[in-house]
Amino acid sequence: VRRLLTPRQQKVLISLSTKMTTDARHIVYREGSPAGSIFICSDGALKSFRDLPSGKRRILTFLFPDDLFGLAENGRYVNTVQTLRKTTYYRIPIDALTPVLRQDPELEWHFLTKVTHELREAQRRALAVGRRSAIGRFVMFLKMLERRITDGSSREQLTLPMSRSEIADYLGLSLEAVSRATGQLTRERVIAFVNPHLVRVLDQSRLDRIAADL
Amino acid sequence: VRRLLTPRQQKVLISLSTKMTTDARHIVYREGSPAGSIFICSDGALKSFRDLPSGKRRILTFLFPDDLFGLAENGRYVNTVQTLRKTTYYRIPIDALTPVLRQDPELEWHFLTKVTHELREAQRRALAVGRRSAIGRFVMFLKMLERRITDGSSREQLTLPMSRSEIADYLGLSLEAVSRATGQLTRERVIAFVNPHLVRVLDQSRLDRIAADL
DNA sequence: CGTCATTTTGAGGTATTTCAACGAAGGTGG
DNA sequence: CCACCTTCGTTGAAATACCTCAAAATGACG
Repeated sequence: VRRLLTPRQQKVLISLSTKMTTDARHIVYREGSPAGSIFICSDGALKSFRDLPSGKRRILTFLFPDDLFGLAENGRYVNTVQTLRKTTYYRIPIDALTPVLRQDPELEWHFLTKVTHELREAQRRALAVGRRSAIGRFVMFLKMLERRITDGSSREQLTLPMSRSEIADYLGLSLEAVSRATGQLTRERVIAFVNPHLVRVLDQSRLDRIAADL
Repeated sequence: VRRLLTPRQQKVLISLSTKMTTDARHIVYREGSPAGSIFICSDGALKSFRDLPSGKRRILTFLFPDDLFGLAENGRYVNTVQTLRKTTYYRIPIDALTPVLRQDPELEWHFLTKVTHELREAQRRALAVGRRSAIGRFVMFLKMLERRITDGSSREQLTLPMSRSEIADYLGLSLEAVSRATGQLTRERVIAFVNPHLVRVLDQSRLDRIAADL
């Protein structure tokens, strides 16, 4: 978000917000609690999830730097957000933000753009999760990370800040299925794990092909 | 969208827009074509879809009255939109809309709210599609319709403007699986089909239970 | 270096997909 | 008005892929 803002807008936003840094596993807010603020991730990674009556947990989205989160529905947060590792984010009280937006259509436009991107990403995910094959789903997950992570590292190497089980909850698979998918992709030399949280893409074109043929 | 706008805002929006009415199966715009306008559904129903390299078609969302569609990505539409039946919608050129939004933060806020709702709906869908059971997916689909269709009819009877095969493409199932799911729900007296496009909910609580235990 | 959590691997059960054929509905033309 | 055709919907049977349960291996951390 901040990238395209004018210095003045940045200043206003920052003046409204509280910068917060927390360790991993910190819960930013819980599903159903009154929504008083919205948030922007500055550094780190978080997950947004919901626990279902059946006991299963579904992860709706992973959040990375520049992502906006905490948009309410009827004044309450619709899911729980928790940090995956040490994370810095800005907390902006809605009461303070709303009047500013009312005054600054440009700034509001940035928020609109941001939410539109989130919408696209959610649609992409629905597409990915609709696939039968576990490998196909996992590859789309990698593609999603490629798009969102811009940590300088050359896109050939990706950091996965989340566990296999969290990936499974995101993709609607069992964690065993995720493990078998990564195993097969590794055996076929498409990817290679430096360690469980660092993957190297060996055959980008093959990956693209698997992702494409939905 | 229009519901909450002031008369003046409605007037402005209408003055910018072209009201269009078309028969079923009319393509409003195609994936990848330059995006010059956004649209608001006024009456009827449409589908937004993408054809995948594999030949399969995935429906991203169904559109009903008051729904906004045609938000571009990099100046191009990201999917194809087609009417399911006789439909009326408003076409608003972006070039004309943008300056108005720049002047009217309130109006822009409505768009922001609208897109946020779309985002929620997309997330809900991703959740639904993540389910293993075909019956579970179909029930969530019915719930989605209940939320969106407000055609006075008492929520006990729902009109499905789309075909089984379109429902399948939306849920990520084969159309046979959809057919078997509806068949089973019918046999168990949870729903009843007056005709293939009109369903009556017989056991609302049972339906809720199936939908809940994701 | 030991303990706990995470990840991987194995075998059987179950649900959906696929392939195929049948039945029903709607539209068209004779 | 009926025959024909195309689309849509239903049903059956075998193949496939994931889920569950269970146990072993690896990695993380104090």
